[in-house]
This record gives sequence, structure tokens and C-alpha cells, in this order.
Amino acid sequence: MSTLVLEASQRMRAQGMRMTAQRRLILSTLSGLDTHPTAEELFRITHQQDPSLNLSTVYRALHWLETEGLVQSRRFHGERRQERYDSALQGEHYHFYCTSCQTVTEFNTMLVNAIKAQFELHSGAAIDYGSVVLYGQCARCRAANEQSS
Amino acid sequence: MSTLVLEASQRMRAQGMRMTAQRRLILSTLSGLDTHPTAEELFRITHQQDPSLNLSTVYRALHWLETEGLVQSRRFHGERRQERYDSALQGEHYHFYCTSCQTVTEFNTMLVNAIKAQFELHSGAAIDYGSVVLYGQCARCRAANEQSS
DNA sequence: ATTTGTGCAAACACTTTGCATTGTA
DNA sequence: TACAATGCAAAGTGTTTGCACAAAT
Repeated sequence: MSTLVLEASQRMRAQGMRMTAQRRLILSTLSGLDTHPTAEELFRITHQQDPSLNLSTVYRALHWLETEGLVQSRRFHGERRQERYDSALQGEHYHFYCTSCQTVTEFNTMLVNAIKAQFELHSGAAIDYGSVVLYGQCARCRAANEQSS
Repeated sequence: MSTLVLEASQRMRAQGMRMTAQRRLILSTLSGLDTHPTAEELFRITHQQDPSLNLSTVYRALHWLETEGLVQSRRFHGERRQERYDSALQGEHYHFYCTSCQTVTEFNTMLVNAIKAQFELHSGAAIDYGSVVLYGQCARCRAANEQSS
């Protein structure tokens, strides 16, 4: 069973919450996806497994996960108004958004630490975390566009 | 007159659009602010100058500015669902968001270039621009919190 | 005079909430 | 059995749009 499901179960128990079939389905679906789904997308998938599942249950689950710090919601520039949800278990990580195919890729780098340090130094602020999103064209889309030009 | 108003006037003329009192008011107000207002905030201010001004006119102006690349809209983590608007005339720049007082500060750094280069190198993507937001406590809030502990 | 822009109100898209009922512990 | 969670429908936010009228060129 996935780390997300385990971690969530544990926290729910500790808070007197109950593990339901719906939550189990939502959690395991979410942790099985390597995309960054919107609530609607997650609903579409889970709804196929359990047609009685309701969209508001998905929203409620995501909301709780977010307050627990287990997922993060974000929106990329130029996208529809929906939030995308992203597992936070792996810790701080950054995103690349392909403006051609709308694919989101995660990446990591140590360089953000330098940015944080630099900013802390000259501002006196204390940074908790940073968000980095790079926008551009992924390798695949570049190749596709070259062919057609 | 501000750069934003001038630039916008010019582009509007070139596109057969008309400079109206409303647009002039919205543009000059926006460029006079050093905050990153929401449409609603911008409306509240402009509405005091011209009580007949409507919120949808503000939205229409902002939307056009955004398609022209003269402003950018963004949302910070943990905020209400409203977009904040940010002049883009100064070129790419980054943001610090104080999670205590919700103040947004702009900053610059060369280090993002290194992140872009690093990512381009090992992914084959072509980066157009990057967005960086640091979250934490600003110097003022840190000081205030220290006193009270 | 023409044609774009505005105010207004209604529609829209996404998310949240109240409440009667279901299901977990 | 008690009380948390769900489904449903309705309300809430923030933003966009259709249309008749006003105003800029």
C-alpha cells in the first residue's frame, strides 16, 4: 500500500476520523498517478471505480490532505481556473510546465537554496520554502515543432 | 505620465482601440500602486475616483493588459481565490510572500538563470521564463514575533 | 456616423456548505 | 449505538459575457 494511504490512515486514526471506502479510493488513486490532477480529473477516475462517489467528497478529501500538508495545490500560468494537486510527501520540489503540451514535470536542484540564502541575507526574512516553476517547451514539443518548420 | 499608460495607449491606438476615461483611470491607478492588487482592490480604488465605474470594466482592462504581456496575474499559496496583478514592464522578477502579513516583495537574482540552464541541459527543454516565489516571514514580522515570545 | 467601450445583470466555472442519511468504529 | 462521512442540492466566490446604450474617433 502506498505511503500516502498509510500516512493518511495513521493521521486520520489519530484525529478520530474514519477510513472510508471513498477515502481509500481517492487516496490510492491519487498516489498512483504521476500527473498533477485537478479535483475534477481525480473525480473522473475514481468515479469509474465507484459511480456513487461524489465530487464534493473528492474536494473534502483533497482539502483535508492539504491542511495536513500531504498534498499541495497550485495553478500554472495560463491554465483554466482549476487547482492542480500534487503530493507533498517527497518534500520540496520544483516544476517545469510545457506551454505546448501542458505537461508538468518535477525536478530538483540545490540552487534554490542559494536563492533563499541570498534573499534572507539582504532582507532579514526567514524563508520557509520556495516555489519554482519554469515555463517553456519540452524536448518532445521542440522536436515536433522543428519538423513542421 | 507613467510608462504603463503610455505603452498601453500606443498599443491601443495601433489596434484600433479607444482610450477612454475608465481605461486611463485604471491604468494610471495600477501603475501608481506598488502593491500587487486584485481586480477587486483595483476596483475599490478606481471606483472612488469614478463611482460610475464598473467592476467588469476593470476585469476587461486587466484581461487585455495580460494578453498584451503588460501585466501578469498570479496567485500565492494559501490565498483567497483571487488573482493578483503585477506590472510586467520591468521584465522577469521574483516574489517573496510573507505568510504572516501577506505582503509581497519583489526581488531579483541571477541565480534563476543557472536553474534554467541546468534544467535545459538535462531535459532538452527550452525555457521561456521562470517563476520563483519564496514563502516565509519578513524581517518586520520576525521582530514582532520575537518580542511576543 | 461608425464602431468600440461601458454598465448592468445574468451566466459561468470552480469550490464549499447544510442537511438528511449512511456507514465506520 | 454514537458520531463521523457521504450524497445531493443549493449557495458561494471570483470572473466572464450578452446586450442596449454611451462615447471616442
